[in-house]
Amino acid sequence: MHRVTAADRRDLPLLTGGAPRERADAARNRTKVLAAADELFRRNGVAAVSMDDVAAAAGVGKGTLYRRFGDKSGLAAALLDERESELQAAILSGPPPLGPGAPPADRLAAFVSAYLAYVDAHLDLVALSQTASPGARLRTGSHGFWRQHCGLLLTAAGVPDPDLRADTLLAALTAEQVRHWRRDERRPLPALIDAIDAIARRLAVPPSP
Amino acid sequence: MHRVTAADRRDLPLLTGGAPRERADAARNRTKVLAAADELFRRNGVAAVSMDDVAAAAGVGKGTLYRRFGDKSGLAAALLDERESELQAAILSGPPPLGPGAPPADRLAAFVSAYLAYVDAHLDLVALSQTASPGARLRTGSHGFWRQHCGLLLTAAGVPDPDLRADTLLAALTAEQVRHWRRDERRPLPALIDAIDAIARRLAVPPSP
DNA sequence: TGAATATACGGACTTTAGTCCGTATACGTC
DNA sequence: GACGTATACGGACTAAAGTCCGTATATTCA
Repeated sequence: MHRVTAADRRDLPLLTGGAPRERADAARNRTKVLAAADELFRRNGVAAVSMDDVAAAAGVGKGTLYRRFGDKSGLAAALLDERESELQAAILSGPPPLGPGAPPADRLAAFVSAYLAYVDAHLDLVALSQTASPGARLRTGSHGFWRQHCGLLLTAAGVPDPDLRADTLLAALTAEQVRHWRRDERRPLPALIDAIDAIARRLAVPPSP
Repeated sequence: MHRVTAADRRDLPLLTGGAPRERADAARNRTKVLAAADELFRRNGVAAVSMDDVAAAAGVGKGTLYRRFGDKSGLAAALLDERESELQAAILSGPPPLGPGAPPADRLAAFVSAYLAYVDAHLDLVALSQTASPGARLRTGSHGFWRQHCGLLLTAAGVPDPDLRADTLLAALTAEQVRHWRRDERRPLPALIDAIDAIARRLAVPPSP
């Protein structure tokens, strides 16, 4: 397991420091792979596409696929990168209550609602990114972001064990759990959002003195 | 995915109704497989043992292994069966607060603490039973039991969306999450128990009118 | 006890993830 | 533009999960 997120290895002159820049053929292949994977996933469904399929469709060797994306979950993460970034931007600098400015409990509720909607919108891809290898979810770069965000809000809210509460909330929002709620139990998304909103608010209530 | 729990197929005259009883050679093989798997898992660690290893050690064909246990997670579930049953018995008819008699919030807190200790005590095996195939955890027979128990307690506590709160609590206590807390973050079990106890109590608080 | 039949056995086979390494190519340098 | 080196390529290879089906055996019933 190599875990190379899309943000690594890319040519980011201002950020990569002394790291050697990505070779032109490598960049071209990364693009080809992402396009092919996106197309295949859309057409056949995530579950029905193997890594060989992706490699073949991209006109690239399997080794290239794995060198660039580490494993299957890394490929999924790379495809999700853009959508993820939008949510992250909204959190960091968008309007409240998702962005800065609202009280912690409101921001937390806004986050879990938005995150649930995000997971739901990309269920299979998120599932792939979280479950391709055991523990994949907790090692994702973006997971660190969501976790820190929740942790800081819960800290600001003054509750005990803010990090564990953050983990609890995110654990409830794994693709596996959301898929079960949505597909097996056929719960409508708005109902789920309301419920998870309420749960988040409960967990943000400081203990009475 | 066949999902045959250890409790199925076994010869339980009073419960199996019209189902045909298990053949003698089948029962013998089940025993041999469980013993071999237990031994191998103990000696080499769960991760290092393949299904071929188990089949070979049990002196049994691979087909037999899969017919009896469905898949790898089913084998793990069968090995956990006994320990699980103890906890289930304590819940159904043991002394309070785990057993009947205590207020719902206390029972819920007692349950999550006990369940966390159970998961921790058998981390790798529980992980295997939950993650061998995607969605395995939610399809486990015992998961239904834990879920119903939490759901009933939360209903009794008068909170909204008791089932979703039950799912949230159990999602926080997946082997994957517990392993992360215990092994990656090196959190001591008692601290985790205290924290999850508090979280459960928070989720059992009915909304103020 | 001796068919008849349902059930179980076992291992070859398929599929897929992920690794390895000899070969090829892009890039910096003269 | 040629050269040397670091980087990347690709596909054969390995390992492990899970399937399939022809064969064998337990059980039942006469």
